[in-house]
Amino acid sequence: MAKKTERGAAPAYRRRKEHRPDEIIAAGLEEFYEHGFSGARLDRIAQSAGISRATLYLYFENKEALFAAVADHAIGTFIDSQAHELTSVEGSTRDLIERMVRTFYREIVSHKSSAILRILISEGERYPTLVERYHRIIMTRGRQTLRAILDRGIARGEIRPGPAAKFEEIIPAPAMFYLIVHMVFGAHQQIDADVFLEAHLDLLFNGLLTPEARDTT
Amino acid sequence: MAKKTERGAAPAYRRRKEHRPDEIIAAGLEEFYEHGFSGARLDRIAQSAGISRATLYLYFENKEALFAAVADHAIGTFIDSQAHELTSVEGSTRDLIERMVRTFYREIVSHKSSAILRILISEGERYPTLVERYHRIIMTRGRQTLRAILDRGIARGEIRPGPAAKFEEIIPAPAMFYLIVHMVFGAHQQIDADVFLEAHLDLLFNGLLTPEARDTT
Amino acid sequence: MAKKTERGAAPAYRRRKEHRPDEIIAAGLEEFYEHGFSGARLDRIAQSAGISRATLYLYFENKEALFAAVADHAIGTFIDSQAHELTSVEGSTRDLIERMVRTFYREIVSHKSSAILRILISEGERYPTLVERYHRIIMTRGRQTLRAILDRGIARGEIRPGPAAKFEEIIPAPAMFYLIVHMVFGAHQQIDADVFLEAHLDLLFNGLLTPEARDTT
Amino acid sequence: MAKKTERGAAPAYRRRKEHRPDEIIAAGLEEFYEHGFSGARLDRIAQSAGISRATLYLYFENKEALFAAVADHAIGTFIDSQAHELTSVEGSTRDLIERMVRTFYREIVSHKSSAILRILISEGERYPTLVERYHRIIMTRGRQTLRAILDRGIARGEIRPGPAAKFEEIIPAPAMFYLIVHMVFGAHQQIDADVFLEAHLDLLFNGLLTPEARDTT
DNA sequence: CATGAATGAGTCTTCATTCAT
DNA sequence: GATGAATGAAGACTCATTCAT
Repeated sequence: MAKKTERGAAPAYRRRKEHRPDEIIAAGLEEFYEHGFSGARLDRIAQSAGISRATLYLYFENKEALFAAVADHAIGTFIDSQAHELTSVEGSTRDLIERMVRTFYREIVSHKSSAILRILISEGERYPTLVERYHRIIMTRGRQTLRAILDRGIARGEIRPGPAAKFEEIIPAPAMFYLIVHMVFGAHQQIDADVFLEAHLDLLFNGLLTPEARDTT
Repeated sequence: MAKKTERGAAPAYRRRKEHRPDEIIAAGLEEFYEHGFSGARLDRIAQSAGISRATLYLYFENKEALFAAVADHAIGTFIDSQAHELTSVEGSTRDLIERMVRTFYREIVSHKSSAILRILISEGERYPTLVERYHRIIMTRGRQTLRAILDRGIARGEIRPGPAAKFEEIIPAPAMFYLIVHMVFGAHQQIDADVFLEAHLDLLFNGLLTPEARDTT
Repeated sequence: MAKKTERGAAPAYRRRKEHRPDEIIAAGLEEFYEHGFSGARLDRIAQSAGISRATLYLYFENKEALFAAVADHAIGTFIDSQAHELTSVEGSTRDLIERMVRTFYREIVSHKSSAILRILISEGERYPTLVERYHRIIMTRGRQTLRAILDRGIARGEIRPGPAAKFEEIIPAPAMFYLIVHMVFGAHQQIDADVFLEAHLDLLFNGLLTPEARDTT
Repeated sequence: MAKKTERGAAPAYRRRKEHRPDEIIAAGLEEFYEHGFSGARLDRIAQSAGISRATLYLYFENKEALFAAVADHAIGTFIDSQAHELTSVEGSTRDLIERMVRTFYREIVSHKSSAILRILISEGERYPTLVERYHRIIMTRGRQTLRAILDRGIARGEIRPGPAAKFEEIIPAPAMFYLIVHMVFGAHQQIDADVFLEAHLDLLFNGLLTPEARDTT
């Protein structure tokens, strides 16, 4: 509740056009994340950023522009963080998948991506542009890498062709559950990230059923 | 002047009075779903329900009370729809799992559960009570059934013990991906529900890797 | 300064959708007249009209719409007040001119037309639509009557053809001086309306009429 | 720290400093003319003058002071431009009148005097001082000259005594019509200045002068 | 001298909520 | 019961004005 940055007797008159936008965006992310677009108060954002309400308007044209900047920044951060993981598709398929999934969880746990997701879920309907950009950038790019891994795995005989392998998103899919539960019920139920991750990998690698049980129709 | 009620005459056309709250709640669900709490306009809800704004206050104390009623109703509906699926734990484990998962998708595709989820995600932070109730009722109950199925499967030798089987939520987890993508990117990317469901089941039943590939570390 | 209508312990809750708009428009005319568009405060208008600021929005979409309504009303009033003067073009030219000019002064002295004029002068540049409507309605209509009188006068030998008679607006033109001086310097220099009117008529009679027509009372 | 003034060094490129106020005033006249006092933006004025908003405050204490300066300047300019026309009252009355009226139109057409007038009309109520000064300076001075011409004309038998000759302002009065119409409806109705001027003179000559005086060119 | 940066004091506008009928 | 009318409270946004450099 008292999240106001509290810089402790701030030196009244700071001038630093350089860092302001970042500070505002950080404060904005927090606020939009917690209250959604309509619920967000420029008042609080300004206060968190340690500036006056009017000063916001020196950096962003209006609430919507600020929101767009926040969303952009969050997405950008996400992309950057993923970028260097996707470089080489080498080694065993098992390793590749494991590395990707682990990266995923590392990102998910970070505040940022939950924030993006929550914002997209809450305000998406109102900001088709935002949704579209996010979709184009994230979804498409991630999928291509996954597809490549799967195809290569099938070609190398490491992956069993079948319905699952047709859907590249199936690889990260279970993680979404963790993300949502963490986001919504975080206060009530702490899912152990490591345990969940192991379960996820185990599912991916081995499947659930024993060979015998599979054929028991 | 104020004799409009016509209490002595023929009441004939009075018949929807008891249904009013339902209509309001339905309209409210739609509105809260689309705009979140702060973004929702009592105006629009009233209009959708075919009544005047002031009339809302005859049924609900204020916006928050209406929201609570909407959320309650949605959760209640969800619970009811699941209740009769969980009765008997009989037959092969494979069948049990398949039935549960299919039920899940059927529910997910229905508007209602997306609505709850979106509301929980958007407004959860502000309504801990809501979150807590939902968590207690849904999560807990659902998990117990899943756990039972898994334990029974392991006992019957149909399920391979391991990290995945330790986490009962792993069963429905991938569906969350579908739900979120559908909700957020529905307009931009139509995931084929059937294909995704097959992939989900395939993953659960067989796993991704071939036996040979699994051991190739 | 304390022009607030002061209705003396108003009966708090009056409901009368009928008269409200008129009261608001009256208050608006006063306010826009005195302060121009940007200078006008909805606050004051509401107070003058004896309602709350929010209530304004029940009747007018926004400040601009209110302004448009005020302007429309003022113009409408002006038109109506002139309409019944222009009916018959009969009698001696001298009489016709005298009647028109006297009507003019009567109108000019009324608050309304100064108000329109001031608003047009102050805000015209910003509201081309308003200017255009006013121009089309007022200027055009008045001119036609004047032209008719002059043409008829020339045909009847009562008006000396010449540069002056070619410009119908020359008839009311001097009155504009009175209007402006009255409006701007009213507080410092009280022009005697009657004396000015006599001078105006004297100038017109001698300047326009033929010697014979002058004495035809 | 505050030694920037560099009083000893080479001032070389300092040369417009004294002109700054003039540029600001010019920009201000334009802005106040177009938008009125409340509508005027210091922002735009500064930009027009090619300086920063803060710099305005080096020359003028605040918006009102700037406005006063603008008004003063405009009035001053007007006075100067008239001054040298009023020197000698010699020649035929007809000539005198014609010269005065022509001067009037020449001034009127110039942007400046419209500007003053618009400002007086729009903001006069709020700046009684301004109005008073303008009134004292302009109205009074102009009237004296006109009075002198009329009295001399009557004495010389060139002007017909009568109601019109009692009111010296009747001479320039019609021009006010032109000015206002030009200012307000300029975009919609182009009054031909020359034609209007001829009509004005024709009316004055025939309305004021005795038959004999009329033809004395 | 000049100005970029910052802000307090408004101003319009919206909206949940309350009454009188 | 139902509602048209009204409004207080609050929020986004603007702008004249002030500093520190």
